[in-house]
Amino acid sequence: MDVKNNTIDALNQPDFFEGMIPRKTTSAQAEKLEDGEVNPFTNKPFSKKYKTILQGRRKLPVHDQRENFLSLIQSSQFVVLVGETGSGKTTQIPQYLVYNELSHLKGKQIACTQPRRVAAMSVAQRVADEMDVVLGQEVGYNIRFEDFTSPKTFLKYMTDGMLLREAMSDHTLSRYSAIVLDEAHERTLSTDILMGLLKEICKTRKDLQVIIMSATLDAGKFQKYFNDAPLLNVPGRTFPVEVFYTSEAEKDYVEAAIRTVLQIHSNEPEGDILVFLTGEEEIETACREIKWEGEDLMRQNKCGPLMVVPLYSTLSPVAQQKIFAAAPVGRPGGPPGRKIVVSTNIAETSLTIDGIVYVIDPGLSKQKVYNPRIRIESLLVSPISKASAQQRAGRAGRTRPGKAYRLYTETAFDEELLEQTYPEIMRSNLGNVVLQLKQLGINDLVRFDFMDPPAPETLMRALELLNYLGALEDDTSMTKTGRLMAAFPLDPQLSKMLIESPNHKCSNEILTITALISVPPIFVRPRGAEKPADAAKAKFVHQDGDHLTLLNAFLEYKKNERNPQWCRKNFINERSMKSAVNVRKQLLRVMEKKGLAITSVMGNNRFYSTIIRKAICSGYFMQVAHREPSGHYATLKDNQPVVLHPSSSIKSKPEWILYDEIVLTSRTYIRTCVEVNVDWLFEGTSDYYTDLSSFPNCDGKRALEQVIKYRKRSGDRKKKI
DNA sequence: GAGCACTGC
Repeated sequence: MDVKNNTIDALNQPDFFEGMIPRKTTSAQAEKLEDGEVNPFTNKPFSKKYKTILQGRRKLPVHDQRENFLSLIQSSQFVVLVGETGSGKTTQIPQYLVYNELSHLKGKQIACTQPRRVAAMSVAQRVADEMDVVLGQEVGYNIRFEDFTSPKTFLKYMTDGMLLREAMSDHTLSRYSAIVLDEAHERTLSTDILMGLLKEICKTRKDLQVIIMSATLDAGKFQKYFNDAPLLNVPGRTFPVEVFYTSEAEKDYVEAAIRTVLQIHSNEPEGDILVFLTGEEEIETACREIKWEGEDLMRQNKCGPLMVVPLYSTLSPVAQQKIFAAAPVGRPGGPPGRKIVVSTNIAETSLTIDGIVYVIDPGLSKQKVYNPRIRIESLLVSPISKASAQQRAGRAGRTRPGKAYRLYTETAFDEELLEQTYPEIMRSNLGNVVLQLKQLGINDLVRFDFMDPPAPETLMRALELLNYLGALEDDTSMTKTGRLMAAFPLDPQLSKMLIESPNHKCSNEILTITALISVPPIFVRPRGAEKPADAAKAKFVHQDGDHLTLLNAFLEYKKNERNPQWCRKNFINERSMKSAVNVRKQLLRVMEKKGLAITSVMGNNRFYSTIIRKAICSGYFMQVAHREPSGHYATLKDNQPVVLHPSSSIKSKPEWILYDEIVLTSRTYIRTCVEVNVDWLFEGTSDYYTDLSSFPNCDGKRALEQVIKYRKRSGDRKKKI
């Protein structure tokens, strides 16, 4: 019955798009449909809410540019669009494309990428409302762990990483008729690769429309890169922000920031304050101090009440919500109450707080740096760029005119700050990126058209790593192993370990360990509760190392998953654990799809620890430190002195330690470690240790040479027998 | 004897 009705409906459905030729439409045609009574995409009457929203959309700055936009895309495959905050570009441009492409009539889609998941989800919801459709139907989103689309979907918001993953199995992105790269100025790894890829794809796919959207004024670079693409500039809708500089450089920026907060609080009219600092510890200290000093001022009746809220990503969602609370109210006629948010960079892009009128910017942030010489990624407090400073200041002008206090001199701003932060691709270890590019069919990486090419040495390091892992041949072509590794959303060492684990009959355990390593730390150690936290962790400790400790904690968690108190009592980060469960599920699906066997050793083999650690070696054999005669450790590959991280479960001082990562903080630590037997390093599929000539001279190398000699002798003896 | 800026698949 229903089917029949639907058929009749379909037959009776008026051809709303009659007379509209894809890519030759006008804004008048589109607006006529938008102003109609019936939704042309669902054939249902438009709701009242739709009409209200439509009025608002027509007032957005980007609306005035609709016809301009259409004429640009109709004459150029690439278009660069610069739109400041409040222009409406993210919600409107994809809809303008919908009416111009008419992709839904030919079974194609329009994609709009975002660097962050929450943005993809929330914008998709907003646009579904604007188009008067149910989210997940005509308009949907696709992020990791969640594909909220249907066969009807023709407009899709997604993370840039998700589109990149799709490109790995569909090299021409054939299901899309148009792709919008939003927030391109953020220059994430994925955006940069996508830009290079789209430039390449468009050489053969002349039917693919590409829009690059950016918030900065640095559009020239994007235009030039995309074959001198035309530019559309859309003004934003923000309030002016007055910028102040210090007359001299500040020695102690935290102290200066606190002082500025208190000055604003006692002298300036109502309005909340946002302070940018670099990390958790700094933020917590500053919050305590501001609270203490502020209460003192209040007792002297000089100021109104203040509420101080820290903000950083590792904070629980509940704690993060506090930034949206209303400022405390001052006494009638008295000085105003004020909210003060002390935040990391997270408030620069990811989170927007309304009501901020004052911004304090010391001009610093923690930034990732990669040193290809010692092959270490680390975080370093570094000066921000001019673009970042501008973005930070802009946070003061979202609801009314604001003020930004830069805790550095104007000369420093002009002469010392870079225009833009170096793109991530120039600051990262590229192991994963290179594997992805190879999987995307890019064979010649050196000649790949990066917008900003990474350092050749970084590329060399990545190729070398992938070659040792057996992912690339000596001529850098991809191996079967490499293709298998690329199927997993993991770093190369992890994916190698995972795909080798069935050979060790412990893939079930390695799956868990892999998931736990790829999420934020599950063990928490709150300030002031270090002792009970350590005691709780001690119950999970496996003396052979941290990977096994992680595994123990996971297994206990699974037993107690339904007990809501368990995580808190055991100082386990529930968010991380849940995330690990999710990641594990996803990895398991890929394993099954690729026909990799799932087998367990725990519970039926008393040598499980040895077996699991051997499996870990199959991916991490290059990350081993040796105990030198002095008692200190040094890495084998670089003879880099390192210290076992104090959080490690390893309490003895074994001769050989395999580590997951090196962290450069107060010292050079190796973190997440297991004790290994040197013989296991020779038992894998790699020949990394057969030729030691390129190894730095150190005690570890001499020890290895001894082992090789011994193994050779005993091997010869075995042959004779 | 300890610090994880922030994202993403």
